[in-house]
Amino acid sequence: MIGRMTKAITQGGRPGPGASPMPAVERGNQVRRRLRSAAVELIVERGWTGVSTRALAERAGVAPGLVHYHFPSVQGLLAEAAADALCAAATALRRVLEQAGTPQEAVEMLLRELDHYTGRDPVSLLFAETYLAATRDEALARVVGGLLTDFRSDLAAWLGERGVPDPAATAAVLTAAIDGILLHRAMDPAMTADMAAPVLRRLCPVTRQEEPR
Amino acid sequence: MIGRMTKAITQGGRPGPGASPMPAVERGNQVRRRLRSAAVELIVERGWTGVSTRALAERAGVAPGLVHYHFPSVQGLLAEAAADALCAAATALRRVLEQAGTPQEAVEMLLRELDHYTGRDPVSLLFAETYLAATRDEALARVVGGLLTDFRSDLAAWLGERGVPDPAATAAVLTAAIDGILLHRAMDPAMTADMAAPVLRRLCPVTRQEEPR
Amino acid sequence: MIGRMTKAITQGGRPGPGASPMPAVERGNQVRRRLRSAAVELIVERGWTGVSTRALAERAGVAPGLVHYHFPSVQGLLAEAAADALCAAATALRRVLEQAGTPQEAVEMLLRELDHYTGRDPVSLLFAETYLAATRDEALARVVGGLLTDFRSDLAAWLGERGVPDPAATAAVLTAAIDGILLHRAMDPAMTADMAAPVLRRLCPVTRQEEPR
Amino acid sequence: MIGRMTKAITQGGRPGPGASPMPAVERGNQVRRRLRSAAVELIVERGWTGVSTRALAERAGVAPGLVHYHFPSVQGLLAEAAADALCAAATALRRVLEQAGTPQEAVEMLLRELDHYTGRDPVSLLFAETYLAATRDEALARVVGGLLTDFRSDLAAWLGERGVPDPAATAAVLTAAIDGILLHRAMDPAMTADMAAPVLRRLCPVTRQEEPR
DNA sequence: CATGAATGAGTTTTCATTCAT
DNA sequence: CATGAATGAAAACTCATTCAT
Repeated sequence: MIGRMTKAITQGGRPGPGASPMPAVERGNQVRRRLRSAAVELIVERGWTGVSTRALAERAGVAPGLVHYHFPSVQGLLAEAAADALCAAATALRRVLEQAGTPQEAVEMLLRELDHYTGRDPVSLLFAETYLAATRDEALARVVGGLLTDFRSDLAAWLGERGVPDPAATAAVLTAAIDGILLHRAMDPAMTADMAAPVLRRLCPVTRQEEPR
Repeated sequence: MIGRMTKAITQGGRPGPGASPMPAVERGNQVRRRLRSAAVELIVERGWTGVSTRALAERAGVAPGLVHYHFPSVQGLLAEAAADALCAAATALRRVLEQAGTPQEAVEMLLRELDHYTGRDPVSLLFAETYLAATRDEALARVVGGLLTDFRSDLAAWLGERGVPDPAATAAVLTAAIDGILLHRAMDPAMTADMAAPVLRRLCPVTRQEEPR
Repeated sequence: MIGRMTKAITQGGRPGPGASPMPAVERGNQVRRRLRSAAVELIVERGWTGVSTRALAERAGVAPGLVHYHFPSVQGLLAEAAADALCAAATALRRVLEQAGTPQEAVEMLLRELDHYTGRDPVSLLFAETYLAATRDEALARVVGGLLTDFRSDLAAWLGERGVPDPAATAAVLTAAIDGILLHRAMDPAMTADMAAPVLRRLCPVTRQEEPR
Repeated sequence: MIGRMTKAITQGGRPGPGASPMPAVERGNQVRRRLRSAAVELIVERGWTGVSTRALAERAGVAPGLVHYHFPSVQGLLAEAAADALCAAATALRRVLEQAGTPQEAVEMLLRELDHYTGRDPVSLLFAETYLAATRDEALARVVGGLLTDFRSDLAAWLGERGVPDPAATAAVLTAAIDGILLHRAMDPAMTADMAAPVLRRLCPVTRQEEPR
């Protein structure tokens, strides 16, 4: 998803009449897309504050001037790209939830899903970097906070329907724990889903089985 | 602990014979100490990669040239300062553990201890920043990984002695969950110790009460 | 006179047959007019050398490419716009002159007219900016110099007819004094027409009353 | 006074022991001085908003990084340099005043003094540029406004002592007129002191001759 | 006539680091 | 041990202008 695309969109020579290789507006869209991808990659590689205009342009295979042509600032590009990626990750997790039967199974599947990302994977580091950046950027904090709250309330509803007590707090702690595990995994490869799942399941005791919707 | 010290150690004129306000070697130590304090503050405020030589010198109330006189590089200073601060935080948590009776109480006290740091507190952010920096700095990763492993194995032993099942994994998940909660709290003030404690206690079910040491 | 017009001339979709909201040539004229207005505004706000293509396009509510489509360069647009505006201002002052009876009254009315522009008004600053730009642009210098000379000789004739001695020098100094007062007013609000008029009237002693034309 | 100095202060080779060509702190002072001189020159040549860091460094014969090492910003350097130069000019005018006997003579001498500056001379353009820049810089406006007010009140006192009626307003208008004449002279070389003096003298009628101090 | 993507050199500013004193 | 001036590269960002559509 975050994979690196091939460089140099700009066609060197004249397009040639009748060829019409790409409408101008579409080229612009592609440039923006590639810059967002580059941003996500570089945030993970160098840290939020370590991403530079030049690195972005080079990684995206694009002229340096285009970064500020298409985005208001490097900060703005990073924020937009990170928000998009986080949103996509949240969507993926929601889909996992839909497929799970019991809360126990959900915890297992969520962890399993995140296990796809090996050790220092992009997604978990991107989460952490974005949280920290949000600490220093009010607008970003609102966006990320919104994503987080939305996911937590969805998760809380799902847990509540399945008889987990105190579903709101449980959802909050479960979400935080998952992010914490992702963070620690960067430091310690032993922190696997297999190790964490049994413990984490304890967070979801089932008091009485409600009717599944 | 991370509080800002008063500025300007340098006494204006020559010390004057007989006055001897501070031995030269002691001044050097103080400069190093203040630079480490400044480093911790600035990592939290600006992010690891956002800390500059000048900012360090200014915050420490010290001439800019001194940063590279006392430390090999800015990176080196940050790593040393962060390791020190993390070590101190781990020690504080260990002390909390000593005062707790039951695992349930320990979870409560750990959260309570961390609650002292409001929202965007230095310690939790410093943890996260350092974890992320360790991703990009092999030497730092070893140091921080060691701290983490040590604390986790101490916590695991403590939990095991008190009848918590699967103590190693429980300690790992509990530690990660606490870091995750600290991280999320920066985004969502509703994430309080009062809210998290009841849920987090579920991680420490007691099967049989062993003899306390 | 310099007031901002409403944005976005461009009609979104195709004009549609039979609708014909504006002939193409008329749209071009309007774009040029709006760019000139924007130029005058921005010269005053940012200073002559501080006006950029993008700012012009944005202020005029026009696509950036149009600036260089309709004008040879930014410099050219600024010069043309400033010359137009100065010409209009000179015409306004001439009209004031026509309505005045005596030189004393004329001084009073000229100042009064300029008093409409509060403090940092567009016109006086535009004058000064254009004078200074003319210092660095030979062609502009000729245009502005011509305007100035013309107005001064008209004023000289008018004063001469009314018995003011040394009318050429008087006109020159009077014009310069008025510009100087406008300039100083930006720095000092106390510099009002009420304060200046009595003193400035001394420049126009009347030796003998000629027959008014 | 504003004359260009020779380039390259930095001594290429090693200073050689015992030579001690210039203490470090003195070199810093000289760099600052040369940057201020360069600033005044370039404001006049290119206009306030047209002065660039590179041009300043090049004109001063100094490495580009030094501009922002010694001054907070280009704006800051320009403001400081302009304020200094204006202050010096005001001092020069005050000295002229001291040597004049009557108001008539003072007007003549002031104009004569300013005549030293040929046509597009640095001082008159610097005045105008600085006034306009003050329009866009609150801090600069306060500084320049203060200089102006001080000079005007000194002049008012001087005129009052010599029996000129309404001395405050007269001083204000006289100062403004002089600045206006300087401004116009850039456009029209015919605007000489010889031409302006007789007219400008009318601003200073003497009602009764007070005792000269 | 109009658009807006693109360019590459330009801008101001900050950087880590060195070094003479 | 300490200072602070100096450097040259690199940071973010803006520029006037061109051009394919």
